[in-house]
Amino acid sequence: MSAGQRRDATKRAPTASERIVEAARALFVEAGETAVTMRAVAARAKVSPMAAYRHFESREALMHAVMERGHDDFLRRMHHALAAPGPGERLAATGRAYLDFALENPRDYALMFMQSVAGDPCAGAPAWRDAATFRFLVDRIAECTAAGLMPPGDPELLALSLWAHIHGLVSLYLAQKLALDEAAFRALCDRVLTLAWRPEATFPPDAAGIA
Amino acid sequence: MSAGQRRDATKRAPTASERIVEAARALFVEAGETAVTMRAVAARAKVSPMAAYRHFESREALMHAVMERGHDDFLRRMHHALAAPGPGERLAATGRAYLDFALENPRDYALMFMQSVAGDPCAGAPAWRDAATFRFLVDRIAECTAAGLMPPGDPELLALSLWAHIHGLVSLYLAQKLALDEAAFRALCDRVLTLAWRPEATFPPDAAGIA
DNA sequence: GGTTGATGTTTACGTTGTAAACAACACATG
DNA sequence: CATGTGTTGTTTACAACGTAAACATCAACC
Repeated sequence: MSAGQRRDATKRAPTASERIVEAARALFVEAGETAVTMRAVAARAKVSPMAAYRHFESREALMHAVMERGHDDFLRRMHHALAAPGPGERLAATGRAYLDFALENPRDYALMFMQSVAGDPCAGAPAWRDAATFRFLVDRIAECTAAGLMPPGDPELLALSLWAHIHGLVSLYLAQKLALDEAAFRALCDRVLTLAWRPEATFPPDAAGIA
Repeated sequence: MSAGQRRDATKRAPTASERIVEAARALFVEAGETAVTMRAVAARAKVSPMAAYRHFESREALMHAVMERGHDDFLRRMHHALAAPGPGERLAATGRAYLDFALENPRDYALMFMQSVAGDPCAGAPAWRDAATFRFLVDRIAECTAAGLMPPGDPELLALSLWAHIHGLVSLYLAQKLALDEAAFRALCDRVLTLAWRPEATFPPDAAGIA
């Protein structure tokens, strides 16, 4: 898994590391990235400013831990979609879970998916394409294809196309490029998502061309 | 040329403001947002550190000016697509111009379109939906619809859908979420864009559903 | 015991954004 | 002409930041 190793997070008192990440996350969610200063985090975690450096190499590493917690939450949320009865409903629920997470945790979403990277492309952390959440989406699509709910095609490519479409809408909305309030935005997304899990419409729209 | 300094009437010397934005832009493009410090900008513009504050209220305002220069360049680039002979070709060229700009100016693109905003949604600058570049895309699509190159539908909604799709791909690529090098990424985008300007394919893919 | 390593602290340094006070100069108005 | 008055530049100063360095505490193991 991630940074934390041996812990039964069920009942023990939180470790200093956990308190520090928790403090950073709280500050981040409440007031954004610039509010996450090492001093503020330390104060909130009730340690001295330099204590955080015993657990995280730098502020950047701490923010990375916050991001990973976001990904954990995100994946957990997606997995709720498995409760739906059929493949089509599961894909639909996955899309809804994606949207809900992004709108309820806009800063986390931005940290996880909208951070441009300074260095050359294909350098940083493992691409999300290989991550559990993307695999989950691919599985949902493959499931639909297998059930004959959508035209056959490389499920990875289909997932990428669908993901890009939804992420494009979400990230433009979060970057405030759309003159829409949340309700109008959800309505817009609903149309796209409805197409996404309604095989009788030509979905995935570009399946014929891409696959 | 003699010792006498020659003044080109058409091309006067840049003002201090212009030099400062130019310096900020250069630093930003070369080394990213963190490299754009007021002191570094001032040094590059050959003024004292505080001089920039006579022209920009804050560092944030200066970055905003850099962003606006990016939007100017972007719009100019898009307008080259008008040289193409027909509506279909113009829409295709518009998509290519979008992609080219993003890949050639990744930091500018991220500054312009991938910046999440702290405040509540629908608060900041005028939404891009109202901006000239989006209008341009809407016009290209309306043009195609009028020419019978694609099924009728609200061109604004169609443009939004197409924009989101492309922007989703681009921004995920720039955020390094895709395990693709630039060539592979371009190939992927080409398939989507081909569908976008090829009316005989079902484009825009979700036109029937959205419109 | 004593040594060691993990964890915490205090102190200090260099860099940042920017407020404040001051200087040079253009220019309109007496 | 002198005299404000506004624009543009400067120097100086300060608080907040990330973090290096040195030191303190304390449990675990020879």
